[in-house]
Parts: sequence; C-alpha cells; structure tokens
Amino acid sequence: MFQSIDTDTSLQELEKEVRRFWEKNNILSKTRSRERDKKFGFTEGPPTANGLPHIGHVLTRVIKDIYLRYKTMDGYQIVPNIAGWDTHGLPVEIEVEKELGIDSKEEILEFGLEKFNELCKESVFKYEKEWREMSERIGFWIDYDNAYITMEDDYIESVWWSLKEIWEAGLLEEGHKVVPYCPRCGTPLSSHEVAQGYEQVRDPSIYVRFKLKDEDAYLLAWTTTPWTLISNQLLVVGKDIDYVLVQHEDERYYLAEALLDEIFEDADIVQRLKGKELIGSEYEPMFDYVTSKSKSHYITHADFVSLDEGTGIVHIAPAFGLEDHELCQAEGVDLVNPVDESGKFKKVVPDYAGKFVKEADGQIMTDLYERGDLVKRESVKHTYPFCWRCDSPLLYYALESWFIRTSKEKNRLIENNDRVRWKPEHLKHGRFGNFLEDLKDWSLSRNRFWGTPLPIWTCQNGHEHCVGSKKELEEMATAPLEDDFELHRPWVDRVKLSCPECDEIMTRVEYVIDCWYDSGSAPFAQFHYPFEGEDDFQESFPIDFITEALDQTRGWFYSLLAISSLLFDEPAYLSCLTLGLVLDEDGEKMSKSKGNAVDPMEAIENVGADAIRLYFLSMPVWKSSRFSEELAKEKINKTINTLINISSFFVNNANIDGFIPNEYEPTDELDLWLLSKKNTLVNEVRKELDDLNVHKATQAIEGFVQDVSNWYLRLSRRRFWEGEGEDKNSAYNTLFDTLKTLLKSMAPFTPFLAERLYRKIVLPVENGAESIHLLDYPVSNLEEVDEELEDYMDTVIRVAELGRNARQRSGIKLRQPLNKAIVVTQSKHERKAVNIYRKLLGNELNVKKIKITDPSGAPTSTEIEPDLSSLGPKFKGQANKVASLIKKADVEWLVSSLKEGDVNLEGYTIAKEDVNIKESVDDSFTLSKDDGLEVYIDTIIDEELEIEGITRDVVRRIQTMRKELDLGYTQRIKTNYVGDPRIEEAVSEMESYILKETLSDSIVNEEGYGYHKDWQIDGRELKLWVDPVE
RNA sequence: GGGCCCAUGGCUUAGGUUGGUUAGAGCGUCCGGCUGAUAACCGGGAGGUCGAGAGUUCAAAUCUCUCUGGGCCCA
Repeated sequence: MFQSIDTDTSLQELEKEVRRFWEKNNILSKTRSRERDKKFGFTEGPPTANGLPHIGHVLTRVIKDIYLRYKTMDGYQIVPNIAGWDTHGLPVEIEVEKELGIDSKEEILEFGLEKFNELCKESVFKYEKEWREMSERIGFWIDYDNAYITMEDDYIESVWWSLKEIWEAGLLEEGHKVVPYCPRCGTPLSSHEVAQGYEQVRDPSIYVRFKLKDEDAYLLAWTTTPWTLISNQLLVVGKDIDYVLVQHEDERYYLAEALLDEIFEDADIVQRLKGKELIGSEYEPMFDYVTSKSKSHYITHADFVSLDEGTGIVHIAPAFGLEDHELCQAEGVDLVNPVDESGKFKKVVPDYAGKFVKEADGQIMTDLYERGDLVKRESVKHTYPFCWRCDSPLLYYALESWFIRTSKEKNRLIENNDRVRWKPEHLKHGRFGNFLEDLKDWSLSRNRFWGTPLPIWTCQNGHEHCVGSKKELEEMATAPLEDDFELHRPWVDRVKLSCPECDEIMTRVEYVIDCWYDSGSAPFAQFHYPFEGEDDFQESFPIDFITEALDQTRGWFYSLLAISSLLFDEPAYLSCLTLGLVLDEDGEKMSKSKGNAVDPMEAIENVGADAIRLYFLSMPVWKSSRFSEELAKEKINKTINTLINISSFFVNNANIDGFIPNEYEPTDELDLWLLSKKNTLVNEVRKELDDLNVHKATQAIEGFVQDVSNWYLRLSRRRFWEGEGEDKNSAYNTLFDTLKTLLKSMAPFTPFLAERLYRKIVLPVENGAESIHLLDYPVSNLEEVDEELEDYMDTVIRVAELGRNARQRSGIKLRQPLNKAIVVTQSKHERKAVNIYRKLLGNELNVKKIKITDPSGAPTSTEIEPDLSSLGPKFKGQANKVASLIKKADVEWLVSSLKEGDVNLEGYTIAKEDVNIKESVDDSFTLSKDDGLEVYIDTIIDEELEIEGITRDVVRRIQTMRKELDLGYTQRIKTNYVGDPRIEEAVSEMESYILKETLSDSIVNEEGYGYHKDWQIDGRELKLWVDPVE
C-alpha cells in the first residue's frame, strides 16, 4: 500500500517532519560520509556570525546546496563537506567598541587588549545559532560541527606558513601606501568607511606658475589643495595633448590649448606643441623646505592627465594622492612628507609648522600671491571625503604598510584566472579580469588588534624575520611561550626573538593582517595544511566549485586566486558561480535602516523552504532579483501543489486498485510520450546543472510538472478508474516511473517535498534507501527517448488548442458531445501526428470522430467572382461576357489552374487578378486555424447527441452530489430522479451508462430517500436523490 | 571620473551568444467553459513604442553607437 497523501497538510508541517526524520536518522552524514572515487571539491565562503543572516544569504545557501546534493547523488564525495566561519577583522572590532561605548584605538588599549580580543572572540559567534538554524531550515546540508574557524591557532598557523612562503619568495615587504586617513583619529579608513562620508564642499581652485630653468617662461598648474604645493616634486603633462605657449601680460605660460579660454581671456599664442616636447624640462622648486634626494622638479607624463579641468599640467606631491604616489615610485622620486600624522606641518616647514594643513591654505595662497606665483584664484564646489566618525576632512596620506607584491606576479594571476570557468562569463574578462589587468599590490597590514598577527619580527639593525609556524616561534623565542599562549595579540607581541643574523632582540611589527587574507587561505588552512591534512588538501584542491554573491569579486574571489597563484601557481577554484544581489519587492536594496529587510526565518516560516528555494532557483541567479513572500508563494500553487495533487491522485487510485509496480511493456502512445519526455527532462536537467544554468534546469522541471499534470494526467484520468488489463497497468506503471524519476530529479531542488513524496510513494513498494538523497541521480534512458513522438505531440497539442477554440466559437458547451472534428493540413507529418492521437483528441474535444484531410477535404466552399475592375479595362466591351464565362466555369478547376498561371476561357486569357476567390466555411461548422493547421467542428446536434448531452448533465449533477456528501471513491449509491419528460426519456435510454459512471446500484424514476437536490438543466427541471448503500 | 551589469503589459519575468512567422509565460483582471486531482484546470478578451534616439540589414527585443534611468564595484 502507498501511504496516503494529505493535500491539506501545510508545507511547513511537512518540512518540519522531514527535518526531524533527517536528524533522527543522520541522513546528512549517511549521504556524505560514503567514500567514493569521484571527488567534488567545494569550499564554503565563510560568513561572519556577528551579524544576522539576511535573505541574500538564503540564496547563497540554496545554490550551494543544490550542487552539493546533485553531486552527492551523482556519485561524488564532497570534499570537504564543512562549513566555515570568518572571525577576524575591523567590523568585529567596531561591534565590540559599540558595546563598550568607546571609539578610539587609545581607549581600546586602555581597556586592555587581552580583554578586548576576548570580547571579539565571543562577538563573532553571537549569531551562530541563527545562522545554523537558517541553514537547517532552508535545507542547506553542510557539516557545522566540524566547521573551519579562521581565528583558531591551527588555522592561523597555516596562514603564517603561507605568509612565510611569500616572504621567502621576496614578495612580502614593507612600503608606503597612500590611504584615506583621518588625522584626528590617527587611522586610515577603509574604502567602505570613506564612501559613507562624502560631502559637497567649497574649496579653493588656484592656478599657480612654476618657472622653467632653461627658458624664460612658466608652466601653469592647477590645484584645489594649496597645502600640497609645499611638497611638489614633479609636473605632469599628457604625451599627446596639445599645449600652447602664450603671452599673457608680461609673461609667457605653457598650458593645454583646450583650456586656454577658460583661464586667460586675452592671451596670444606664441607657439603650439605636443606634450611630449615638454617632457624632461626642469623647473625651479616653488618651495625648498623638502626636496627629494633623487632627481626631481622636472616634467614627465602620465595617462591620468585630463582636459576636464585645470591646465593640462598636473602638480605632483608624492605623499598625498594615490596617482601621485605611484608616479613618484615609478620615477624614483623620494617620498617627501612635511606633514605629521595629526595632519599638521612639521618643523621642517617653519613658516607653517604646527598648522593643520587645510588651515594653512589661506596663508600659503597669500604668500604665493605676494610672490606673484598665484596667477588666478577661484573656488570650486566638489565632493570631498570626511571622517564618518568625527567629521575631519580626510587626507590622502602615505603610510607605512606591509605589502604583498601581487603586481609583480600579475601574469600568473591572469593565467590562472584563464583556467577558471566564470558564470556569468563576462566577469572573467570584465569586472574581475579588468581588476587583474590593473592589479595593485595587496596592502596586507592593518593597524588594528583583532586579526591574524603579521608574523614579522625586526631588530634594531634592520634585519627582519618571518615566522612560519608555532614551532619555529618557540625555537627562536628568547623565553618559553606563556601557558595560555595563543596566536593573537597581545600574546604574540610579548614574544621576543633573537635575530638569526646579529643576535639582537627582535620585536614583532604591531600589525594584524587583512582578514580577506584569512578567508583566501581557506583551501589549505581549513585542513591545517601543511602541518596536517595533506590528503584532504590534495583531494580538494583546486576547488571544483565555489559560489558567492557578486560583492566577492574584489573580496574572496580575489584573495583565493591571489594566494593560490602565489603559493601553488594554480587557480584556487575551477568554477565560480557568481550570484546577484537580492533586492526588496520594489527593487531597492534591503537595509535595516530603511526597514525593508526581509527576515529570512520569517519568510521561511511563512512561505516554506521548498517554495523559497524554487523561487530563487527559477531565475538567472546572477541577476539581481527581487524578493517578497508574495512572489515566492506563487511557486507553491504552480509547482508544489501540482506535484502533490498528481501524487495524491496516483496514490488514491493505486490503493483502490491494489496496484503494485511490475514489469510492463508500455504500448499506449500517451505513455510512450510521457516516458520520452521524462528522459528528455533528465537529460536537460543534468546538462543545465552542469553548465551552471540552474534556472534553466528548474524551468525544465517546472514545465515537466505542468506537462504531467495538465496534459498526461488530465487526458489519462479515465484510464485509471475505468481502464482495465494491460492498458491500465501501463498507465499506472508509467505514472509511477515518471513520479519516481521526477522526484529524484527534484531532490536537490526541493529536498523536503521530494523526500516526503518518495517515502510515501516509492519506498513502500521498493526496498530502496530510506532517503531519496541516498539514491543515484537519474540517468537518461536514451532508448525511451522518441523525438519524433514528442514532435507529434506538439502538433497534437496545437490541434487540441485550435479545436477547443473552435468549440468555444460554436457556443456549444463542452459537455455536449458532437459528431466530428475535421483537421485540415497539408503537412503529412501533422496528419500522421493527429492520426496517432485521434482517440485522445476525440476525448479532449468531446467529439465522436476526428477526420483528417488535406485542404481539398475541408468543409468549405470556394466561390469565384469576376473582378470587373480588372476585367473592364482589359476586355472593354467583352468584359461582361468574360465575367459570365468565369461564373459558369468549374470553380475548383479554375482556382487550381489560376494558381499555375493564366487560363484560357473560350479564347479569353484570364489571370489571377481578374477574379476574387473566397473561401467560406460551411454553415454547420466552426473553424479555428493557425499556421497552416485548420480545425473544424461539426456543430449539428442530432437526436442521439442530444440525449447523450442530457445524460452527461445528469451524471455531472449526481457526481456533484456524491462529492457534497463526501462519499468515498468506491462508495456505491442508489439514485432516484423525477423531472422534465425529455430528461426522463434520456435517463431511461442511457441507464446503464449512468449506473456505471456514478457507481449507482439502481436509478429509479420516482421520488427517493437520502440527499435531495433540485436542478435546472438548460431550463428543464430535475429532482435527484442520492442515497449511499450500506 | 572609470569599469561592469541591468531596463520587455498593472506586477514577476522568459527569449538576447546563433537577427527571421503574430515577443512567450505566470500572477492579477474581465468573459465563457470544465468538475471525483479541484485553493486545480481549459478557452477567450483587455493590457507591450521590448527605456529613448540613431545606425547596420531584405529583416533588430536580439548586433553597433549615443543618451536616459537603476544597480554594483573602483577612484
């Protein structure tokens, strides 16, 4: 016996039941712990659990899960099948600072590093429970109990190992980086922080002149930050930009020709030249407080010179500005910096010493004006970044920092990226590829507290040493490690080493590292490789598949690739499926402050996990998608309920008939069609999943569910309850097979529903695995695929649609049987299709006969009329005679002849345009046609048809009453009736049919007992009594 | 300022690589039908300048360019 399927149970209840079953029977570990030859490498991009998961994370988990389940069922072992947690970084620190009510580094130090980091450690798991619960509820199968955690000593030790590898390769070194810097807080800001603080401000906009050394002329430059002129070291032009030398008042100036009019109203052009002709010329320093020891104060060129504003000559101060800094490095100009870390001029600039740079602007401009070097002064409104905490204007400021010289290894990164399959593909050479093409060194160090300590120690003689393991640390330490030692600040800070080169004491640099390096190390650090986990690492690296949201392109996707390229010269991952962002139902970004954030747990509770999964899976996952509970709920009716209905239909009938799946030979054309479609589906789903087109796989499944329900089952219903023998057996087996395969195919998509239906339908009759997720993913049986048959059915579906349309036009209700439908087409293929399925079409259209014919057999008459407006000019006086000849001629002969060419009628030559040909449908038919296919319905209702029509109306009424009484499917009844003589006549004539259809033991023409109802059928009275038989 | 992506009925969207009938579906809506799978199903109607403009072409939702709006990333 199949287990009955209660169509009323809520999906939430169902899912809960399935979760309990999985948990109680350890299904997850049963599916994943099997040793298998084929391995599928996967690594979870680690989230941080110090914030609640949002709906976007649900998408990520669903996509991860569908592939893990699919690959597992397809015979792969997922390696490793563990979750991961990202636990370091500034966001964690800020969270803790908020809790403590402090907001500066000094206050953290005062509070105590040990205690502070202890709080960070707790904070990162604040919402672990919620994360695990969300994952469990949505059905994400991964091992949380053995998750990797980036803050554990083993993990950090692996990171240290990798850093030492990079250090030994000479790629990890100290340098300077220009960063947005808040002088009041004494800390650089991350780009994310900077982005929060842009404001519209008015700044000076000044044009200043630099005297050329070997020529009596000036170079005109422009800036909005007068204070940086103190450190000017270079001037830059564009190689191919047109410049002019102009005479203005008593002096001569060089500037870009395109900007001349905006600067001088009256200037005469003395000479025109290209930028490259200026390159190399030297000029006199504007100030001499600071100057590079190397060559400086000359003209060079750069691509970033624009003609949008300024003079086309750009002033360069090495310590202030990213482009400035890079250019000076490239030119070998020293990093001169007369400004201290609080943003004030140092003593080397006596005239402005102690002044905050922005406040020195006025005095500098006055001084320049007095010297005559300020040629023009305006002001400009633009956006400028301010510190989001304290509102100080930010400076772009060169700070000491440790770098990984990724730019040196750029080509290796690019080559490895070429081996990655990106989805969507444009990312490979677009956003991500461009980023690699323009690769900057990786600024690794952070002046913070909670992170992996940078394992570099230095001594006073400038020697440095990178420590690559805990053991090495112990060996080199001047004192034994503390008992509670861990690889974090401040413990690591307290360890002193003796310098291997000079025996001096070495102290650690006080940095921690960028937490993106932590997560990017996951491919090896999750196993504590290379200290242990060699096999695990080899099995899983490079990772076969990762998937995260688009924001990871510059984040995890990059750090993984960079680290694996440097360490192993391999891409860390071979396929990368990038997901779009999840927006609210209006397409707006979700945020807590806007209050439009959807709580994922609430959504899962209200909609159900399977429906949410289907919703996310059915659209291209890389496109940003909208989410609302209402949208997700649509999936319930469409696919989930339909599948439940199919299953419930199957079980109800199979149990009544005592059906047990058996060996069978499907012969029915509809069965063969469904089996073919089923195999085509399996093929398609596999292909699309393999191509990372999840939505196409999902849509194929959804379409198939519709096919089964609205076509196969709708047309086969009667075979299940009144068919017999082989035919019925074939129908049951076909539907059973189809459901079984469909459920297995769907298991990765809707794991809860598939599991539950499997256990109710398949498990009771097959001694199979206890869970559908322990089965093999279906393989297409190509022998059962019959493309021709599928083609035929497409035609039949079209004919059915046209036929229904034609019936609708006839105005005769569908319940009224009609005599025949005529299908007209020129195509042999289409005629064959209709012939194969003529019985099915007869049922569908409720006609006795389907007639198939080419156009000559259409129930139409052709009329041909002479076109006098054409005949008149042609035959003049004879026109009327010709017209009557045409009227007399044989219509069919004339029409077909005219198609071939001109026709001779008693000496008159007639052409196509001389006649109007009209087709008219015979009165008793209605027609619907489309693209060469025509379907005619014969609308004549004769005596016999009328009686049948009435009979079916009566049956329908009795069935409704059965249903209202909620009678079981096999419950027999006694029926009584009294009514209009015409109805009584019909009923008595069709008695045996009615008895059979309504499971009546008797139908008697007199008032009866039991349930009674009065009906009107087309204006005729009918009283019915229905009485269940004991 | 630079890069990438997106724009299709009231709503959610498919199709876009490979240009080719009348742009396909679902939800909603209106009319009709069906009725022992029934919160389902079938037929039909209304509803589309495929963001705007230009170009290529016999032919453009699709290819190219420009613009507008939105998003993301970077500066």
